[in-house]
Amino acid sequence: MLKVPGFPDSAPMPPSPSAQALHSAGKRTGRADTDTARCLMCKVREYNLCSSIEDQDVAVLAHATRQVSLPPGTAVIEEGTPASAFFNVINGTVKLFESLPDGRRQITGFADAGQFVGLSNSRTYSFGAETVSTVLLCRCTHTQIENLLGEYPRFAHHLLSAVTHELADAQEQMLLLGRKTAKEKVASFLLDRIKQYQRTHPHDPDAQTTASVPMTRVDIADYLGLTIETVSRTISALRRDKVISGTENHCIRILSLPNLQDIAYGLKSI
Amino acid sequence: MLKVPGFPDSAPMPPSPSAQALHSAGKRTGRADTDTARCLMCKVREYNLCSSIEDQDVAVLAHATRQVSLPPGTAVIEEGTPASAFFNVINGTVKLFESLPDGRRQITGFADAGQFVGLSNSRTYSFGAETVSTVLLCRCTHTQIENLLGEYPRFAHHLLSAVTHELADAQEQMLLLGRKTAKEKVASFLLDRIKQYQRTHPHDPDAQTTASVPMTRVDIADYLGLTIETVSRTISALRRDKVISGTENHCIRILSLPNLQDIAYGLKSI
DNA sequence: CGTAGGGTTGACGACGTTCAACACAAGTGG
DNA sequence: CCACTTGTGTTGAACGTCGTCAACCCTACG
Repeated sequence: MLKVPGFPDSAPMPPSPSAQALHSAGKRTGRADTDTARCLMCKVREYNLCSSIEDQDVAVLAHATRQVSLPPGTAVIEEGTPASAFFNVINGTVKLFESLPDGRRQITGFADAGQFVGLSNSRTYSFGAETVSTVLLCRCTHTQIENLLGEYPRFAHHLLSAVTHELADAQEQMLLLGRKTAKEKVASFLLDRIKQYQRTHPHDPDAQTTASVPMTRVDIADYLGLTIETVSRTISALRRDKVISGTENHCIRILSLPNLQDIAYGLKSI
Repeated sequence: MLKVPGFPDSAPMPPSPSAQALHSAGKRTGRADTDTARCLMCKVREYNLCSSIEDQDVAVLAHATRQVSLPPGTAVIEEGTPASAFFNVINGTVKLFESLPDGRRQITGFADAGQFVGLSNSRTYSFGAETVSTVLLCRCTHTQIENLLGEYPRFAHHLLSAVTHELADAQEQMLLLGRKTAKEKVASFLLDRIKQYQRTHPHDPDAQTTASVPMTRVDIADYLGLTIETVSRTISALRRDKVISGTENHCIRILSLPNLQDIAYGLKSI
């Protein structure tokens, strides 16, 4: 990929946008003048694409966007529907996926706070997106995004950098899906979740040993190209081997990060 | 992903760049004034990123690039080396891959004529690239690409569109790797090769029934997350079932495109 | 109290891998 | 010119990882 300097590796993840659902469902917050304040005080302003719009121009951004709050399990984007909107995730986690006609599904990524979803090159979305937890989204039409791209070269640059980053993530995930064993897949996934936790909880002293796993076993399985039974068995095995602990399903403690890393990259023969 | 209008779906594929090898190996062609003509007459000019630079400005492009010809099996980019260059593929096919420490390898994509390789967001390349056939590349440093991005908004727009397109391809490949059977994987791969043949041979009357497969079974296996034996067996089975024919390994004739499509998307129970 | 959703565990089997032998073509050197 | 090697591909047999099917536990909820 192309190196896009000035915007190092703090960028978003996989793409995925919203549909009609977001017009009817979801409560909008903010309005008119107060919108500018909403953007300036946004929890993820400094971490996401919006940081490339200066404070003095933030009114433009505020005018172009609307916030929506969605409960867990809500469709944000339906596969194959017309592509019209773009979303920044302010809070919570969104899953992106592609499906086969018979219902088999592959989750291509999770977008956490600070990341975006909804880029599309074609008339329709080639993927679906659904909330994993309660999610706060910032919605923007593609038309508005295009205006921003034209007006603010830094914004275009930042977006290119972010998409390039996502592509690199996708390539690493292909390595996982095509060449890793079930144990290596689960270990890699937990490492990703630790990194994610560190990003969103930079001051938590336990960040080195905590993985936040808000998604269900079904989602993990669809993300790793496994079945729920294999995911469950593998996590149990990691617990038995004292690599991880924690009785709670959605918050896992890491007992040995080095071991987990060795497993993830196939260096552990066991 | 974001829709980037004005640059529909004619864009490149996966990324992958060049390294020091390209300075020592490979013969440069063109020089000084004649470079402009080289760019204007370039076989892929209208299909790739360069089309976003107007003819009148093509001297800039010519000045920024150098052509290199490489024999099959040459490393273009070594995983983990400093990311400094970007390549347009003018002729031939380049494979992009990621590896595990023990040598397991996943090919993340093939870049054919008109596509590019070498985008990177970080200091080093996270992937490797190697020629499949004899390849003619157009090399450009990242610094020069950045200059073009700054000078020509259309170029930036086009690149964003291309990377977005690659991301969509990557997501579809994740579905293949995580959820398809061996037979579905091979059928999907052949469909991609047919599309690729149609793109590069738009006037060939046999384009509906021809798949060009320049890569070896090893490469196909590493692309589909299978072993060479399984690839070989599956292709033999497709031949037995009269879905494809052809005794030659690198040029496959399609006997029934509908059947092949049904298999690729899991609609064929057989 | 009954039901539904999420998760765990066991028994069994299939799909794809591993191991191995073989075929064929191209290149190399005696 | 022919033996030998090397790279690529095919095919068979045995094995093993992971998927399938099923039973069960637990919590939440009406």
